[in-house]
Amino acid sequence: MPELAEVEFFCQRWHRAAAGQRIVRVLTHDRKKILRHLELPVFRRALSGATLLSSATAAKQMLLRFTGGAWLGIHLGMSGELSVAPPTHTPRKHDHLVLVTDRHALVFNDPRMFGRVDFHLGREPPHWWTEIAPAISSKAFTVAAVAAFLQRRRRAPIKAVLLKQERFPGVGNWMADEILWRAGIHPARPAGSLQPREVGALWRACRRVCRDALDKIAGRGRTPPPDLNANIPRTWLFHHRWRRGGRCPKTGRPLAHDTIGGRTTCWSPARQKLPSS
DNA sequence: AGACATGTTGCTCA
DNA sequence: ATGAGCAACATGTC
Repeated sequence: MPELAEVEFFCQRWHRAAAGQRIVRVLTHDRKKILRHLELPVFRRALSGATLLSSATAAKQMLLRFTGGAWLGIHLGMSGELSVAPPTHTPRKHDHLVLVTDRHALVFNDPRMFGRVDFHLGREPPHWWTEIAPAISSKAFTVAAVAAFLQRRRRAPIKAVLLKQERFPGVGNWMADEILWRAGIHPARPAGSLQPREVGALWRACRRVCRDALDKIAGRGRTPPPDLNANIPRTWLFHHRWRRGGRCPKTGRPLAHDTIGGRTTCWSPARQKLPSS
């Protein structure tokens, strides 16, 4: 599930519950995969008794800062979720990490185990965090930067290029399709074939989809929706993309599906055309 | 039963 | 050296 806005949603969920609280217990489960980057004894010692100071997201990553210079990184992978349970919570099958405070248990659950937990000790945040590309909502995300990136990746389908975290941090499969759909660009178009006005449309669609997704899904600090996607409007491609026989909410025409850039892709042929066809 | 899944990485090949 | 494409990862669901 988790792309940009869903990651923000989960991050806020943990933070709202436990900011300023002390971790009294650290429960870990799987150690082979999700916790593979951790020195478990060091990790436990640093987090036990530490207080959660701040939480942030960038791209699909999360970074939580604790007292004592302890930094906890979380990537939700394909199926990861963060939830809040009573402090008596007994870890279920795929609860890989549970942080217990006096009032809550912070639970990281991930059945497919593509997620990851990172840990860093020090005054400064870890390198992998500071090296994340500037957010799509930032001033550094310019049309010129997008144009240059598309030129470098000119032979790849634009769909595949949108999934590159080094330029489109936080964009995942459904957001990439949503962006292309808004911009009216066929996902199989070679990135280098986009005309300047199309690059502009793509840039605007990136900003708009990210901003609106954060607003609808994460609530931007307001009371968050109980159900992740409950507030995504029916006018988005999102709600129609998976259903067989789904129709474009803009044109009412049938949607198309294919594998592009190695990923299942959905588009509206009525408004996203290939020049040759 | 088999296909498929909202992500990333590491490999091969050009 | 750089970029494109694909298998692999582990498990659950339709």
